[in-house]
Amino acid sequence: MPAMELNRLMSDVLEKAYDPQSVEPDMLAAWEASKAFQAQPDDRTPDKRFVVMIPLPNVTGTLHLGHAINNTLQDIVTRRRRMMGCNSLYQPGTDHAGIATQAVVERRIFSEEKKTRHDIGRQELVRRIWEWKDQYEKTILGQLKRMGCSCDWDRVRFTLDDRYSDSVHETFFRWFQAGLIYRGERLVNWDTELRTAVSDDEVYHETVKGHFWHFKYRLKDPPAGGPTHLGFATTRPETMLGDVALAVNPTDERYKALVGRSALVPLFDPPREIPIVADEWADPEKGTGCVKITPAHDPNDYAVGIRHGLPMINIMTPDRCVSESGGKYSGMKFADARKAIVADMEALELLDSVEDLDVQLPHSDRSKSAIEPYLSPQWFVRMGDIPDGVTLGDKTKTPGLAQAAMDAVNDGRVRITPERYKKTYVDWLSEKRDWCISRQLWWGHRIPVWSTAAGDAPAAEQIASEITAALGTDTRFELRNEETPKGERVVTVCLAREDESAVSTLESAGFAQDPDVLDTWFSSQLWPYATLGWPEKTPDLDFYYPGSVLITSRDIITLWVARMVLSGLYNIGKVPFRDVYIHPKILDGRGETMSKSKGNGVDPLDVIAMYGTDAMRYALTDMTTETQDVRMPVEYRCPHCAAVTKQTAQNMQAKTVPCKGCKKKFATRWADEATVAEHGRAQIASEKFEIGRNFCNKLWNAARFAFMNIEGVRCDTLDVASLPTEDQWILAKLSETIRRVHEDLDRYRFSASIKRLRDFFWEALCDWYIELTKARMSGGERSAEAKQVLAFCMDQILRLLHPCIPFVTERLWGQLNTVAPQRGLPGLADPAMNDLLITAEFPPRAGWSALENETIVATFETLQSVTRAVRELRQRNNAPPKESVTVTIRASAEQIAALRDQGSIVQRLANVGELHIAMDATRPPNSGTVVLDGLQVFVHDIADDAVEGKRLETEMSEIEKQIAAKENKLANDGFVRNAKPEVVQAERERLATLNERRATLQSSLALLR
RNA sequence: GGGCGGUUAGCUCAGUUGGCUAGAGCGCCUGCUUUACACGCAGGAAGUCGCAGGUUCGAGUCCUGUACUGCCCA
Repeated sequence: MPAMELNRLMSDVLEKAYDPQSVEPDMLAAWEASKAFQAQPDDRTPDKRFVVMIPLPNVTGTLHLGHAINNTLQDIVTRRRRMMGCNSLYQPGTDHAGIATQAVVERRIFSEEKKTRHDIGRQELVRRIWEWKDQYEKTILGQLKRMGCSCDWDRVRFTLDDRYSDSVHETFFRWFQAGLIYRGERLVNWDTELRTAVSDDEVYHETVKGHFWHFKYRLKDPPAGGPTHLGFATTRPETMLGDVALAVNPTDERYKALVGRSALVPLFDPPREIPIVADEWADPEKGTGCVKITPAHDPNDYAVGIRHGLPMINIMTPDRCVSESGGKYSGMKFADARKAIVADMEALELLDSVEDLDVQLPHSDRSKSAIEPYLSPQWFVRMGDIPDGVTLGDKTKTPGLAQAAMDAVNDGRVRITPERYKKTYVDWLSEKRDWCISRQLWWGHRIPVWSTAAGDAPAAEQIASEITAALGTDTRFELRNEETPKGERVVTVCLAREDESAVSTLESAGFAQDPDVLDTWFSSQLWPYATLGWPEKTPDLDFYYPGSVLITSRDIITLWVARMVLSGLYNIGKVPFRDVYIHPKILDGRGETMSKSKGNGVDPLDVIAMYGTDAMRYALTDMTTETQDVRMPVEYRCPHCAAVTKQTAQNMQAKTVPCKGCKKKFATRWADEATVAEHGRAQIASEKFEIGRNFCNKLWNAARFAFMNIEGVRCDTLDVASLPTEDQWILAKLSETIRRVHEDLDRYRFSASIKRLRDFFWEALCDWYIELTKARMSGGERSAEAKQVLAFCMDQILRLLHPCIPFVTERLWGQLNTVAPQRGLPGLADPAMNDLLITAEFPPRAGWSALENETIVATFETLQSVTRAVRELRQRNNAPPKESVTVTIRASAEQIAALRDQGSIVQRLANVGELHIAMDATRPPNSGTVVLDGLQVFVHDIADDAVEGKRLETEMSEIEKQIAAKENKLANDGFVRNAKPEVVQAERERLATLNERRATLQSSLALLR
């Protein structure tokens, strides 16, 4: 086919600008058809396996850019390893996210139907949540697919699916059996709206305007001549119903005589008599120095209560009313009880004063309502050390679960990058706080425990032996016969499997299942192996566990990462992954984290629609530096006039925003369908994604250019050393780039890796190599070699960029295979050809060592600086670009040969006609002058001697300043003695070069004077 | 209150074990329809490296203090 014809054809095939929307769907289809994402165990050895477990997104809503960065990075590492020949699994799935999901669905039901979960019942609520889950899971998986994530979609798992439940039950059962799970009464964070305990991690504090009431209690037997009352202050008068003591500091002289006596809580009839105790908690500096103690409703008081063996009176019902312990206030809402109590105290003349106070109140992250500390029975996992120790899955002993997880990181079995997050992990675990795993919710894994009240001890024995017999030996169960803190006998049975006959046996014997569900993290901690079939010994589990790297954001290092490690060690005996990489958080333009509630979240699909997936992935990769928290300012692009309007605190959550340009309103992602239909929806605009889009377009066009030229390229055996300098140079740069990119990615330096690739591709390949070889390409001398080198470079750069920008590279790869099916440098670099890029070989770790050549790189750099010098002189002196100029170069002995040999490079790139090179060249009159290391460049007849002379004088004084500084440094004895010899040597050489420069410049100036 | 970051060009960020004249992208200025790309090419201007001390022959880099800022934990 004639070249002209082919050029026409090619430009038909590849549009002038890259259009992601027309390319991406086809690439997704090609990957799917190739089954490249699918992972199956085979005969590859462990070092040729690669496993990434997705940090499972919650089915509470759709994904935002935070998820996009997370999954982009995971996809990059997975695609790279796949191309490096690893059997690679990227495990997808979603999390049922207990409280979060139930709260979202309950809120929606309430806003639409004005019904609570108690109105619709457990079964119906769970059904509704499943519906919600189906919808959001579909959206989330769709988003991930659209982002190009190469997950094995046949393996999608959900933390509440049937097989997953088996893993959860098995874990609960084993831990229960081993005594690692126990039931206890604890003060928990009670969400009175959701009526459940929430973990400390789900609580935040908010400042609320409140009051500080100063009360006093009458003393029962006041000391003679002493006070008759004892004053204290509280922000929560209603909790006085639960007061069991007053505390004073043991060092507080004022109250020494009162310790051991009693005070009277007057709200009861007869008044409740409470002791006055001495405890450090009372701060003599604050208020009266005396505090009331309500152990069942305040964490600090709880600690005091434990220390002094005080009773704990629970005065609250689950829905925040006063319980039966509240005497005449029973049944009142807390708010009403507060008013009544204040009034009653005032009537008794026991209220001294009231002041305004800002109070830090705990709130639930889930329901946004106030948290009540609440004493209630809960299930716990023992995290601390246990007297007999704990036996892990590999039969080794550890003092306790938390210690096992700490050890894994401390001894390097799990490496955390960046390393500073090791501290977060270890510090948290070292508290060894027991983990409250029960939640009073309906959405989640039911706790697999059945129990019955048993009256006295002999009756309990009777029930225990009967049920043991009834369950038989086929059922795996664990029975406990215990006394509760309140002195009741309870028989408890934990089942390893929720099989129907065992359940009906238990229930017909009067046992009832625990109404609570498990904390979401209890199930998600099993993710690295529950997804592979554990507890069954499946081939998947055998092959893909332990995994390779966990990539996540820093906020779940403790909640999730630490627990995966400890459960992996306990259940299996091996850590679940070798590496943990913590990536930056994406912040909005004002530096705030993106979240749904703030309204600053950005839907990746919006970005993709505007810029394409690769542009988004490029931008996110570029932002992934060691510095955490990267700003991502986002603007609205008006659907009417395309003007951009900045996202601000005011318009961030608005459904419609007025355009800065045309003043018309447009709809945002928060708008309903009708509003969108009426006003049109704004697209998301951001400079960051433009950079990515521009890069993809550049790649597209460079490829277009290459394809037009490399048709019919040969795959000859070449002698590198005899190739033109630019060929040797670009090949050397390529090999170095390959090596460095591997280093970067091995160390999770994502931003550095993409910057390096950008530099090689854009600057070296496009701006220098392609520009330099245009004449050779279109049939000049040594055309075949140029084509072969270009084809090879395109081949390699597409492979290198594929993990980050998979779509455009795959599309171009297909085209490259058509145009130049055979590429490579036989004997020097022989990459294997492959139909699809996704499964093609990644360039080797060591680069292509036969191509590396430091001397050529140095020579070429000299040529580059001469070229830049001529260009600068042309521009500075307004020489028309099309007119060629005459150039004289004065060169040192070392450089003259290379320059004479390669001067044509400068001629081609800077439009130089005549080129003179000599060691003793002098400055021609009226020439523009640039002084470089070891050489001086003169562009003839473009400058004025007077002007140029002044400029050179300035440059001279600049050089002299530098020389003075260097001489000073080298004259410094300390420097010469202490600095590394190579550093001193380098400084000497530098000074020599500067002196040479001065001499050269001097000679030019002499001619001008 | 404790812990961990950040503060470098107008903006967003790099800057390896301390060692040449501190870099990039965007923006800005100048020129350019040049054999793919104006989402482009060539050139240029622009930084007291938050502040104050200290260690060192030498500090953007290490140490101490301090200011501002963000996150996590209590």
